[in-house]
Amino acid sequence: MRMSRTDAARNRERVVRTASEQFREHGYDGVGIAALMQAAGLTNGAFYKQFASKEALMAEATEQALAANAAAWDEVLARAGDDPLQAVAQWYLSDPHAGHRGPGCTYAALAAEAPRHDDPVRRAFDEGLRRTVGQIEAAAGDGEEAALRFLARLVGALTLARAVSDPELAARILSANAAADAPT
Amino acid sequence: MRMSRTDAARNRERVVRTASEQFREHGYDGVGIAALMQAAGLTNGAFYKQFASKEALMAEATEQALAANAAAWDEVLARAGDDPLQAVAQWYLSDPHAGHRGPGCTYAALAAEAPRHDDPVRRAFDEGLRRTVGQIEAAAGDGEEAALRFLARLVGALTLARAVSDPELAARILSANAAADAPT
DNA sequence: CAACTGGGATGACGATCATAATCTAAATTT
DNA sequence: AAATTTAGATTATGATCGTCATCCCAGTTG
Repeated sequence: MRMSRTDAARNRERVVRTASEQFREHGYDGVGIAALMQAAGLTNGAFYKQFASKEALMAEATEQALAANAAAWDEVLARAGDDPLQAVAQWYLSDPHAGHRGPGCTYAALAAEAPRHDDPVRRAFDEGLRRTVGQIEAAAGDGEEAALRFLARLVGALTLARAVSDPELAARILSANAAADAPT
Repeated sequence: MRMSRTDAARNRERVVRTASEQFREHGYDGVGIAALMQAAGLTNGAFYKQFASKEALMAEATEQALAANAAAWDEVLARAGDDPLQAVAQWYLSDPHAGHRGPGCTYAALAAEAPRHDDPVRRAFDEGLRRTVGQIEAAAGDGEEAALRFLARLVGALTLARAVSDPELAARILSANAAADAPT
């Protein structure tokens, strides 16, 4: 049955938000339209009334995920003391973040799959990355190159820590990288 | 028709090697048994005579991919001059490596998908990572923590550079991280 | 040489995939 | 109030998924 305009818009937004978490948790290929719609409390039939294709949803969901990540960074940075990068690193490389991929970092969860997808998805990463680098630059003031090194190290460390089977090895990866300004 | 023992073993090894490249290029979920067997010059029917499941092949292919990566690192390290980490970083973050995922780094290609899979796959990453860290330690002598930071930065940088749409941004990510011993 | 074995091809299994046509009923517009 | 529009449910499409039963025939073994 038909919904009101505002209800429909709310449903659409809920689908995007659900997708942004499901994709981060199971990968773009790991979640189908039917499962996704069900997780959002709807059925597959409603999908193509709201989105042109799965690829289009992937782009929107990635934007949404990166925006949520940026908000989380802002919150951590706002609470940080005199060493904001240290605060970000310790939060980013914490056990809770390593354990919960769905609400976590989009780079660590989906960036490796991005090159296999269309431009709208990859453009979302462009925009998100520029924003994240800007946040780091504003917090540290070391310039773009230093920000790109910092971010790369965090993303790589979280990805590797999540990949390994041995929890003790994962903990060493995280702790070795939790020092924000360590060399190499 | 039946093959000789040695032919069958060669076929099996070719499947693993093909899979190791196909998985790195298209992701574990992105390539099916039929397409994979065809790429190896066989048909789907031959698959389950050689492997217990796709997941079992994924584990073997990941081991094979990581072993090939380790050999490539050894080769680069052998050719390196007085700054081996610098040589590795420049090779690892080169345009050719960023452009060819299939024969490239397994961490950047598949580590993000590993947490969604069974223990044999993830154990392959344990073993591979310990070996890579050992290679870095032997080349640099800065200890495990420094090696883990170095590797995390390389993997993160390659992943992010591949994800973005803007080639100029990708180039900045690579060059900012190509300096082996830069701070943060 | 005869008996046996097993790797590969063919084809099919049910499940799931992305996509979409059809229908319904309520929201919107006239 | 009547006419129109449309979000969502239902159901169906052809393709592809991982897995496997069956058959065939050439290696291997006796």
